[in-house]
Amino acid sequence: MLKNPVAMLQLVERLGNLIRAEMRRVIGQEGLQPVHLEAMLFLNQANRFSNTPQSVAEFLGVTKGTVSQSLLLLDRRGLIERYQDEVDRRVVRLRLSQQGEEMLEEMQPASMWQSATRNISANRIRNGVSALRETLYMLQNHNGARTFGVCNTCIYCQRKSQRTHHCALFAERLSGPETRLVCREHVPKSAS
Amino acid sequence: MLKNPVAMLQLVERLGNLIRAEMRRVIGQEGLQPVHLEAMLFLNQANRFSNTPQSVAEFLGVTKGTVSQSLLLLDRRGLIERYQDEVDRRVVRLRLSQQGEEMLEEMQPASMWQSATRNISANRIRNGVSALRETLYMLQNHNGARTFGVCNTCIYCQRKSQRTHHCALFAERLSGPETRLVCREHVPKSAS
DNA sequence: TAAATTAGTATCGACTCGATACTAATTAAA
DNA sequence: TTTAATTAGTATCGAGTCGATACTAATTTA
Repeated sequence: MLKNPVAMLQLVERLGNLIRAEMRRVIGQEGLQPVHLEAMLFLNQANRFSNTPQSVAEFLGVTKGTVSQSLLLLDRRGLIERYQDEVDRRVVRLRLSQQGEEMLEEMQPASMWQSATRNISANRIRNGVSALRETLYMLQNHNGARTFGVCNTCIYCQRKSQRTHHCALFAERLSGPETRLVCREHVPKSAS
Repeated sequence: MLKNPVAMLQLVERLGNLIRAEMRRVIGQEGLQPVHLEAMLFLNQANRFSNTPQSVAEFLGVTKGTVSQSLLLLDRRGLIERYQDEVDRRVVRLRLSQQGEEMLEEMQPASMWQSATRNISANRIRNGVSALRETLYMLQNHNGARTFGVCNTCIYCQRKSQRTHHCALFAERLSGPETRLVCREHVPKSAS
């Protein structure tokens, strides 16, 4: 059965293009591009080890020079804030501004998707999600890209107690909410 | 269970972005952009009712002005050929050139994907494909976009004999190979 | 202390993209 | 049948992406 994987590729490609076109339509009214929304969505999910221009570039798969320009634009528009790292004064830290968070809230890119998947059985969606997730990991692994997963799927994450977790890579304590954020150093347990 | 659909959206989005980045990497060496490859892939699949700039624009979700420029570039590069329609002399017909077909052949965007999905059970992939396909139809239906499917899933397609099919919309005979091409007037049977 | 590396910015040229304005061919209306 | 409206496509403009290259400044390594 060699045909189905290709069918899946084409479907993902087509859906991705439609999502992108829809993004452009929605966010174009604010004078932004799809990549700006992608960057903001990433910053909304990134943990404190991953909120830098470099991380954004790796996540989006563009060069640091390109991402630098996009981030400068977002800064000019007042959608993100940038501050210097305390320890290493080369690195710039990024966070969404109040205004940026509000814009993201308004967008709700998921709502249209929710209604589109309403009539699909939960079981098929679950299967689809697991197939896609596995494909994603394999694909990222294959071309040496980072996985950008959350802590509870990461080999470095150690549970200390009911509430506190510990990252063995950064050797730092993690709060509960923090473990649900995305990290550039993430290594999936299955691929260990 | 409201979380899984959102997870699926994010996975499709991420996979779409990775595919796009990979496309850029591969095709960038030819001095082309992702959208050029998308257009060529479409023309490679489009039937004789759908091989026009207008169709390409609708498929890609961009304006006709934008697509016109991209097609002019592909023409300059000798990757596509354009000829006038016999009946309506406003419309331009498009086809891949020999060189364009060869380039598409070399690319093989599917190979990497094949290896990434190798270890996933056929059943889960089948489930994933069906969930994605249904989502795609719903999504296209929802915002009035065309579905761009093949004949054997279209309400206008009538089987005449073992070999010949008939399109009730264009009132024309269709050969077997033609029924496996993509059409801009496609209306899925399920949504009739 | 000097050299190499790293994080980020600046600039350039080719291209996308929507918006607008245009041409030419076709179709609808008077 | 002449005129008006519609349709398919192109041309041009400005803002922005994007990779490549060259740069600055901070940090590490030798």
